Amino acid sequence: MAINKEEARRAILDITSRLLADGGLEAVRIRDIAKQAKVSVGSVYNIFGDVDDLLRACNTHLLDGLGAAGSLAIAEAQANGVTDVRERLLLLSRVYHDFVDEHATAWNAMLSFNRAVATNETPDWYIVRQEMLFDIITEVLRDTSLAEDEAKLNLAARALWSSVHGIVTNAYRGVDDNRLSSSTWEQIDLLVTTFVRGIERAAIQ
Amino acid sequence: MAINKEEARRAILDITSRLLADGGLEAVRIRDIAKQAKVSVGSVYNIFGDVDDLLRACNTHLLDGLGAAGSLAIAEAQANGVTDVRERLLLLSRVYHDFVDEHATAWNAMLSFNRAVATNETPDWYIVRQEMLFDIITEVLRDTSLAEDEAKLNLAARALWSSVHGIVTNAYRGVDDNRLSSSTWEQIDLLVTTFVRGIERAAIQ
DNA sequence: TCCATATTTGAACATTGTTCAAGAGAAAAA
DNA sequence: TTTTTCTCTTGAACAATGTTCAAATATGGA
Repeated sequence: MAINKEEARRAILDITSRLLADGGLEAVRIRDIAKQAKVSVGSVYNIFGDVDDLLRACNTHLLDGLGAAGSLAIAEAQANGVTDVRERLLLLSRVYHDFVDEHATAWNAMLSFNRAVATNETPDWYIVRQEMLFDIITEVLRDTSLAEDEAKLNLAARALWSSVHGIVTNAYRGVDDNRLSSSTWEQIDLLVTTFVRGIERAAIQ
Repeated sequence: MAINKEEARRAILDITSRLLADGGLEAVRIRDIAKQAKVSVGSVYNIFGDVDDLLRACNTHLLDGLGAAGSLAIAEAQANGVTDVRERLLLLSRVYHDFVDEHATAWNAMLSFNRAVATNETPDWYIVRQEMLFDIITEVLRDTSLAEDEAKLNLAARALWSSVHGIVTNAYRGVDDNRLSSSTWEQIDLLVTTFVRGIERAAIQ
């Protein structure tokens, strides 16, 4: 038994996150979690009302990690005097790509969970954090001709970021282990580069 | 009991597809399927070895519907003398968008299933049909400067199509019912238009 | 120390996918 | 026609899971 509720909560979260990272959604079993956390099944239900709540907490933590990595990267780039739009977008895409690659199984589980739980509604915690990522992109795109039209700026940020997401999402081809396929980054590079060119061309016209 | 095995198979498939369309993955319960098909649980297992096999069959059928819609649209466009690359890409994207919108719940279930079943491997039946979609895009892009480099052509087709997929996938915001949000198409339009511009600009340089 | 309140426990329940021995039915053989 | 053999069907039984809740335990104050 853990010393107090907060410790138990932390232990359960850590164990569940590790289970998710190792075996995905199917590896998350309340009895196993309770046993490993040296806590009874009932206590897990006392601390988290639900296995879904528990997964939500883990996924929130995972997404926060991605957000932090993105913010850090963009701050560093600014400190280093990087101003090129394409370069910054590629940097953010790289952060995303590498993060998903590193946390492939847990990431997969999160997406699966989001689709499975509420078929008709994307969860709030996910939307909030996705908006943060959109905001980072929006700020970068503000240094282009798109800045003139706020609505279009937002639209472009969403389109671009969802596109990177789509490429990464489609890239699971576990030829050997479950990492991203090698052409994934090439696709992202091509997309971002072409997209930026397209924006510039639109500005010229 | 159905007259013969083939009829039973068809009945089970139809019922399962309807359950998927109405309630998603969670609505698929062997006992319910068996009861509705007037067949025993064991027979379902005799015809399909597994509930996963059953879902695979339904998803294959669903994807084939998308493929057929895409092929039909592009053939019609050709018959009508449409040659503009952007126009054809938008047409295909529209087909994709509308198809997902119409089959939102089943589509969601398919993606969820793909992620849940084999964490580290995208199923073959899905890859095969996705390749067909990639091929359609590839043929359209062949009428651009990309045709000079086959590898880059394929890369671009994949990048573009995965991007459209990403935008659509990110677009579930069941504000009212579970249809795509209104900005989804605007995003797709922006992406495709900008992408085509980017290609043209690359050709000019 | 004793009581009241909060927390923890884990056996019991409900719901699923899956199996398989027994039975039913059809086709072939006698 | 009767018997035999083979295939297919049935659904009760099993295992694994999420969830509940009455009882036990721990905690903190008077």
